[in-house]
Amino acid sequence: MEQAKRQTISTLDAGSRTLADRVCHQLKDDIITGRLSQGSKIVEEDLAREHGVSRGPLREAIRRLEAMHLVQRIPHAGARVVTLSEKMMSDVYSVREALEGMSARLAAEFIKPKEVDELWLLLEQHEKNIDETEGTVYFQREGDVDFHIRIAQASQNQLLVKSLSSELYQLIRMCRYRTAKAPSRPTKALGEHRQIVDAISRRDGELAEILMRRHISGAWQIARELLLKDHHD
Amino acid sequence: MEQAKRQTISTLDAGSRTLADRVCHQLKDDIITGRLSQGSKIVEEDLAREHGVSRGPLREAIRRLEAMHLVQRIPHAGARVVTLSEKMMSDVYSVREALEGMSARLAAEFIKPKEVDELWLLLEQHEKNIDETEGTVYFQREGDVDFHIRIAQASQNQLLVKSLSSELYQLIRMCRYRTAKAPSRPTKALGEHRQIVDAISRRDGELAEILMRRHISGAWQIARELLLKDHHD
DNA sequence: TAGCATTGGATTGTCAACAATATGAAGCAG
DNA sequence: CTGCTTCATATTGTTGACAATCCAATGCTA
Repeated sequence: MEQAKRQTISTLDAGSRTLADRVCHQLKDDIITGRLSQGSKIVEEDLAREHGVSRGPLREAIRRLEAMHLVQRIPHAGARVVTLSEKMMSDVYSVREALEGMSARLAAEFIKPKEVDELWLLLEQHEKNIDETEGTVYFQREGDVDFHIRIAQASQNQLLVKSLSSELYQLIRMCRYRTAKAPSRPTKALGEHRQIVDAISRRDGELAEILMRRHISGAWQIARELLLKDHHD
Repeated sequence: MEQAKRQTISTLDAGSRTLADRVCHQLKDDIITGRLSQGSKIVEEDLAREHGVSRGPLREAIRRLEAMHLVQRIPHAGARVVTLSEKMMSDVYSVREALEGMSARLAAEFIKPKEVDELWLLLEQHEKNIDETEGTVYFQREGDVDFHIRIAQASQNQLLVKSLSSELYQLIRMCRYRTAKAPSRPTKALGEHRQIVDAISRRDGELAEILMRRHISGAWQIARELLLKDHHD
C-alpha cells in the first residue's frame, strides 16, 4: 500500500533528491519556455554559478538534457540548446507516430481491465474540463499528455514508456510550447481519444494503431499550418 | 571533401577523444559480451581503479550507458547492469518494429538516388559474404545492423537515426549476442532485405513499412524459439 | 593586402578529497 | 525468538583546484 510513493518516476518529480536532479529540472523548464533561447551556447561555469551549484552536478544535468535531445554536445567544444526547426518538429512527430502507434496496438493486447476503467474516467474528466474552461485549453494539454503516457503504460512495455516519457516527452512539450497560441480543437481531440480507447477496450489493436497514428499526424498538420502562418506575419 | 572525417558519429568510434568515451566504449562491450554479468552491481570506485581513471569520467560513462538502457541507476543506491529477460527482449523488438517500420516508410519518401544505389551495392556485398563464409554468419550480422542503420539514415530523420543508432543499437546487439548460437537464416534475411529496398526504390512507403515490420517480428519469433529451447537443456 | 603561424584567453576534461546518504550487522525490547 | 532501533561501514554525491584542449585575435611573411 506504500508502493505509490516509490512509483514516482525520477524524471518527472521536481522534489529531486540530488542537486543534479533539481538543476536538470530547472534547466529543462528554462529551455522549454525559452528562457534559455534556442541555439544559445551553454557555458558550464556560468550556469553553475547562476544555479548555485558546482560544475559536477551541472555537468550531469547537461548530460541528461542531452539524453532528452534538449541540448547538443560536442567534446571539448561545449553544448548548445537545441534549435527546433520545422524539420526537427516534423521528425519528432514522426517518431511519436511510430512509438505511440505501437503503444496503442500493444495496449489493445495487454491492457488490464482496471486500466481501461481508469482511461474512461480520465476522458470524462477531460470532457468536464473542456466544458468548464471553454477557451482555456491549457489544462487539456496537460491532460492530453497524461492520456498518451497512460496508453504507453497500458502497453506493458517498459522500454516504450521510458522512451516516450523520459526521452521524447520534453521535446514534445517544447513543440507544444511553440504552437501554444493555437485555438486548438480539444473537442475533436477528445473524440479521437474516445475512439482510440474504444478500439483498445474491444481488443482491436490494428484499429487502435491506425487511429492513434492518424490522431498524431493530424495534430502535426495543425501545428504545421500554424508555423506557416507565423512565418507570414 | 573533408566532411567524411567529421561525419563519424561520436557514439560509434572507438578512438574516443576523451577518457569517458573510452571507458564507456569498453564498459559497453563488457556488458554486451557478458564480462560484466547481467544484474551485477556497479561500484564506481572499483571500476574506476580497474580502468585506470578517476571517478569523474567513469560516472559520465555510466550515465551514458544508462541512456543506452544498458544499466539502471537509482540515486544514492548505485547502478546495476540491465537484466535481459525474455520480456525485456520482446520489448526491444517491439520498439524496433515501430521505429524501423517508420524508417522504411520515410525512406521510401525521402531517399536520395545515390543512397538507393549504395543500398543495392551493400546487398550485393552481403550476398558475396554469404557465399564465401557459408556457415560463419558473423560478418553478416554486422552488415545486417549496417543495413538497418542505413535505412534510418535514408529516412532523413535525424531523431530516428539518433534513437536507433545511439540509444537502441547497443541493446539490440546485446539481444543478438544472447541468441548468437543460432544457425540463423542469412539467405532468407537477405531476400527480405531485397524486398524492402525494392519497395523503397519504387517509393512504396506503405509496403516498405509492412515488409520491414514483418522482417523484424519474424526475427523475434526465431530468437524467441531459441530462448525457449535453451530453457529446456 | 592576403594568408598563415603563434600565442593568449576562455572553456572543457580530469582529479583527489570531503560531505551526505543508504545498506547491513549488532544489540535490545517485547 | 521476533521485530525494531542504533550504529558502523561502504558507496554515492559534491566540491574546488589543476591539466588539456580549443577558439580567436594578433602579428609576421610573401
